[in-house]
Amino acid sequence: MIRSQLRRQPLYTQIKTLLSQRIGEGAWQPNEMLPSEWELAEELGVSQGTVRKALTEMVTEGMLYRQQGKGTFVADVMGDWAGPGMVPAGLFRSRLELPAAELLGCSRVNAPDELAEALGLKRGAALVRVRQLWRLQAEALAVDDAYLPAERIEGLDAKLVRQSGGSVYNALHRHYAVRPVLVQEQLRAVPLPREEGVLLGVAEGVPVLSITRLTASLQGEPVEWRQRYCLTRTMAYVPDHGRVA
Amino acid sequence: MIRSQLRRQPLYTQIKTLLSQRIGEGAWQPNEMLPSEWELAEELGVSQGTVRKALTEMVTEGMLYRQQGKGTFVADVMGDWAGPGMVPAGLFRSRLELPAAELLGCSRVNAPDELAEALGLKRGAALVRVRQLWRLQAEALAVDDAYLPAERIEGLDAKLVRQSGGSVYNALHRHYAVRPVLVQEQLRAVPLPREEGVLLGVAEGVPVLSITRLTASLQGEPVEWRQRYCLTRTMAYVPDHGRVA
DNA sequence: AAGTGGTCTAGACCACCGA
DNA sequence: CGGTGGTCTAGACCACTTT
Repeated sequence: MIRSQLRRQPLYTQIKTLLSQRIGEGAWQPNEMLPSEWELAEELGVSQGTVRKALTEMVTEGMLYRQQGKGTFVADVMGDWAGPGMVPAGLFRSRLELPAAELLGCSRVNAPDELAEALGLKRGAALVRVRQLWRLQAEALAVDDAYLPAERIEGLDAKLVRQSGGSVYNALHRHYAVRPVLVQEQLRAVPLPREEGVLLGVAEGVPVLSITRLTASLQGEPVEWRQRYCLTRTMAYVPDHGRVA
Repeated sequence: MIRSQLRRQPLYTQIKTLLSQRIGEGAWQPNEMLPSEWELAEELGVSQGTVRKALTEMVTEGMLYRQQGKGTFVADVMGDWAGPGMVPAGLFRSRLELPAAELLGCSRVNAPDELAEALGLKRGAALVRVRQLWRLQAEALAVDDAYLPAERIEGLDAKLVRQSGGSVYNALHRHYAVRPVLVQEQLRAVPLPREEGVLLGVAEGVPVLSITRLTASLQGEPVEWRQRYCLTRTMAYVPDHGRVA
């Protein structure tokens, strides 16, 4: 029975919470089919329409997807790129291209104050830094530094990320039962730092897009802070505008 | 009766289309209340639940908003800034600040090829260029050049934009019955051009965020191409990430 | 044919708002 | 109090997919 909470929240909201928890616990893996709407309705003691409303909201939030005639499925975890992709600069109505990641390595660092603050950690807390290089058809496009609280993700290393297809978010999900959620992205134009210039094979100081991202678990606990430097000489970054029809 | 179309499309989709048309024609002004769900249901010969589904989708798309106990209202036209705002660089969980626009002027130009292409016009077609300066607490932040097809918006000038509170989109809505819809935004990091450097009071060549935007009418007809140069020395640009709960 | 999601209806009741 | 949106139910039928 799901009605225990005295209806402080609507039934369909309670159902969303319950299913999110189960998915977070790994009750169903990505691309695995959920029980049918009627089965869920019976199990939870509500009508099919109420289950449907809960599922519909979870679909629009990107947690589930539906296939008519087949069923409702758990969506893949968000990719490390986390945007729609890149597009040739100046051309609208052109197809979005998604870069591919190459894992450069993992290391342990102590959190600078600003970063500890953002992640809700003590000053100088231990972090794992994961460095990735993004390519678009062999051409180097961007470098990422992802910082994660070492305590929360004990044992995360290059081997484990590689096992997860080079994706930090995939590793978080498969090994630490965390489905990452994007909290906020901040974009700036900055001169390319020297170190990143070497990695990208580009002169220091050219204008690059700096993308800073904070990621949390479904429960709202910060799990990652990420810094990306993205070249935009020929390709432009396309943000994910919600309303697209 | 709305059932005329032989149900090729679901009823609620037809209702969305019908209401969008009526709003585009100015049947209800922004912040004006629509008929109640029951009244619409009776008028259209469908059940209240079907009307409700249509309205709910239009609310999530940002066309309408609801107030419990009061009614359903037409949303304001999108603002010229068109993003959530700016945030102090590096600080997450900080309040978003929305810049204010100052109208610099209007002029007529001929469309460069790339721009004519994006707007679906003939090469060299006449355009109206509207130039705006954005300020955040008196500090110059960004300059915009909005380009609109002169033929489509005959008579648009500085006076008319000023009458619309300095907003191009407001002018489009009030004088040309166009509710602008964002098609795509492209972001790049580029060196600040000389002319814009003068307007912003900043040295030529510093890295700035270049934001290129294509805007269309509800019917999908392109109505504006806009180029923004945005300083990001202390403040960062925050894209509108759909899923935010 | 059986099982799934997708649409639509009719009716009930609740929560909130304003007069 | 009446009017509005918000939730929930039960049942029907349709469209699509798989067996």
